[in-house]
Amino acid sequence: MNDKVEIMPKHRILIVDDEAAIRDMLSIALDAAGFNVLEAKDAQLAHASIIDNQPDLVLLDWMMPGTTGLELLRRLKRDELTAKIPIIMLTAKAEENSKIAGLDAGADDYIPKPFSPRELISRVNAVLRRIGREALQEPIVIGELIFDPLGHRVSIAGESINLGPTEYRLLQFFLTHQERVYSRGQILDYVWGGNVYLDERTVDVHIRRLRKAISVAGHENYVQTVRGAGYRFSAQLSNA
Amino acid sequence: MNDKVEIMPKHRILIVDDEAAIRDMLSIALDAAGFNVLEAKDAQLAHASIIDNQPDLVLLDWMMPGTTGLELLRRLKRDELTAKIPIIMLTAKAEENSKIAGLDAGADDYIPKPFSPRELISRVNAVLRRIGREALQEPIVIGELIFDPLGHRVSIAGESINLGPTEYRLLQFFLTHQERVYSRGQILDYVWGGNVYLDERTVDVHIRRLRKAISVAGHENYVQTVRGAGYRFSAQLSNA
DNA sequence: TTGAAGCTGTCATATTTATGTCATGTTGGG
DNA sequence: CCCAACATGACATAAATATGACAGCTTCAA
Repeated sequence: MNDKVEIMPKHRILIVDDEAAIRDMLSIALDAAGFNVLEAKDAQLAHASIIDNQPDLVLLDWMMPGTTGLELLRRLKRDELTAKIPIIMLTAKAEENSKIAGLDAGADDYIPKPFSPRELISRVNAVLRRIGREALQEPIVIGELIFDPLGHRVSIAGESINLGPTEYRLLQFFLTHQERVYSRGQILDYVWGGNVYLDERTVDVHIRRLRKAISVAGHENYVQTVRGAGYRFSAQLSNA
Repeated sequence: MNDKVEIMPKHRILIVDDEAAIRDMLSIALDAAGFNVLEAKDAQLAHASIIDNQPDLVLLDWMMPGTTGLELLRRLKRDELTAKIPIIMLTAKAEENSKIAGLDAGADDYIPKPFSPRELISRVNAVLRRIGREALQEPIVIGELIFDPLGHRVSIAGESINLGPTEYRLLQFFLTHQERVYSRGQILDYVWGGNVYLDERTVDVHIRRLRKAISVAGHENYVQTVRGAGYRFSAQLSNA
């Protein structure tokens, strides 16, 4: 799809799966898509490879003998050195539970098997793009709203805005996931991260704080309530 | 209580292979599994059949005289009308090259011969499930009406429409079940969910609310009353 | 170590919006 | 023309969300 022959060094992707057949299939697809592929057949080797090779992304099978994917994921996220490496979990069943646990533990995406190579590639690219943007720390600009991750600063029409840490992360989440509804549960997962057990109404309160903070002349409708569903950030201030 | 005998239309599957024996074998297996089977013996006929019959999935032989499977695959993926039809490639040898090229060109799966009918069926089902999942996420477009499930947003001619939760679900139901009459009882079952006991007239009221909401210039006749039977959603504004 | 300042999550309460029912007006077919 | 089926507007109630206050925690610096 994107054949800019970019001199950009190829991204390194580590595949962790105990089944050789699956590793092969993924490997071929990713190789064809221009990635540099590494493989590991269990969590031990995977961990070693991650330390040694610093891959740009890890595809991690959920179910593996011995240390499971989830355990490895947790271990990686605990260690500061590896915490930022994006992880995509592969799971055999579309179990809601594993999905939730995976996101909780900090996976960046989650692909239920079976999936098409095309889907895989597109998700990998999506995650890399997002990470890339975050790594570049490019400011996000929406009309007069400027979100500058580098300076950890937000401003509207030149006016600097004061946000608490949670509201900052909430805004960041919304800015990177616009035009789409998220339930309170999802927002808790994404913004508060892992294993928190909070009242969902807490989200309402932080939404309000965020709204209050960014409500400057004509900018009040970015964060929209979708009754019965959750919240949505939209750059189109279309709603009357 | 629930008489959804749901006449779920069978999936149409097109088999493209130059060898009659293989077509027969596939055809029998798929038919037994409850699919509607179409056949074509070369790329020409296959292309025509795809345009005419809009199959839900194509099983495409890699090696064929004349236009090869790969060429046909590429052609299908280039044309927007056919790009979304899932393709499963059948190849005689597990050649790495063909595998790569096939995946590259956008095949959804790849089955090396020989394979068992059971494996075939299971892969076909897997692909159809996945496509179904993905389709749920895609916006539904009917003329100027856009229904975006991810954004949980409905618009007509660019104007955002405000719907209550029930009207939203009602519209979603209609959009995924067009051109067919549903009784009030059925609508209650599908939209409100099984175990509610409500006055059937309630449906009338929500129909009215939905109609009101989406009644913008020239779009008033999507939801049609069928006296004595129920309601029907039709994209053809057939209003006599 | 202590105190001030700022954050957080929870609650109780206010406000807004959605829902189902009813009474009444319309319509269409026999 | 009449009746049954449907449309419509109003309304009480229920449900969801917004808001303001507050007490426990952290952080930071003196």
